Amino acid sequence: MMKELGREEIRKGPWKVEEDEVLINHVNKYGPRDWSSIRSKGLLQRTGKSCRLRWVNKLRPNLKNGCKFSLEEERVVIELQAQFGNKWARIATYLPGRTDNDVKNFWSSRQKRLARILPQSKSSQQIKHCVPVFHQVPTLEAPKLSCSMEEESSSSRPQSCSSSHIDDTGMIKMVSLPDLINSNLPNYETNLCQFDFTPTEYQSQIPFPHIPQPQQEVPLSPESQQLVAKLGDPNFMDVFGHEDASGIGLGLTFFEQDGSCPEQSDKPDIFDSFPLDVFDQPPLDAFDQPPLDLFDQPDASPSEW
DNA sequence: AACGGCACCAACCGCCAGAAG
DNA sequence: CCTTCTGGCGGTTGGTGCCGT
Repeated sequence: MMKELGREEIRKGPWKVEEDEVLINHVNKYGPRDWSSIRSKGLLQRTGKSCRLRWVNKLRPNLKNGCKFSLEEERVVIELQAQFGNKWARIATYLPGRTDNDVKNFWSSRQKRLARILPQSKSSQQIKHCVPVFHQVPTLEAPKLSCSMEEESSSSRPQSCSSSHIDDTGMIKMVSLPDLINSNLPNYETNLCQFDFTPTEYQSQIPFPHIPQPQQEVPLSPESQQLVAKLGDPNFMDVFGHEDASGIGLGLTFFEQDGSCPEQSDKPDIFDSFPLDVFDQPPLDAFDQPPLDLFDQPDASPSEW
């Protein structure tokens, strides 16, 4: 996969181990910057953009390569997507070891799945004004999803998962996925649309859930560990390793204590609980501004980690 | 065993904003 | 200012492996 660009040949496609080593070496020496110089120096026949992407998505330390999203992570993605929209890089800031690409892939694959599960969903156009319930999805302090960790370990039935809907009194109720699919709640969508929404009220009534801040100490992926060890620079991690964005943990831990990924198995996906179309909604203006203290931390883009 | 559908992932593309000249 | 370059980001695509039929 070579491409002519003037006299230079630009390499594309999968990265070789040797290329990774060259790239890591460069970052080791100069830091995660000057990507275009990698090519101009003749180190790699890759564009600067390609080098940066490779570093950010695969080579930088502390990535959770090969780990499926935990339920907590899924929850955070849902919450933050509700608030920020498709700002994957920003969302990834709150998920230690995850890249914007990871989040993006995760979200789009769930979208596809939901599209299959709920083909009868209303068009986005039709439910444009039904945003409120979309924002209730993040309210995970409210009634707990029935698919708790404990239940999952004993039963991996996605059917046990539930979602929220608005009942006649305007209260949020949990709805099982089969109910949704089987249309046992004929007024489900109608009720969604009738919910009288005022952002201020909503904000005061439904607290924004605890979003975990990126952790400071995140274990290296085996791949990175191997390469770093190979390069043998003891200061490597000191320079680039422990700056996962703002770095103040708020209590949720995405890693097991031994640094491994949490067991993934085939836990039901809480995403499965929501109607497809609700995910198409843009964030409300009222939520464009992060709630209060949430973003006091300096804005760190994933590429700065 | 073969096939098709699906999920997941890596990487590219295009657009945009900011910096530098 | 204007232009060019570079990096960042979101959207999209193509490859691969798994799983059910």
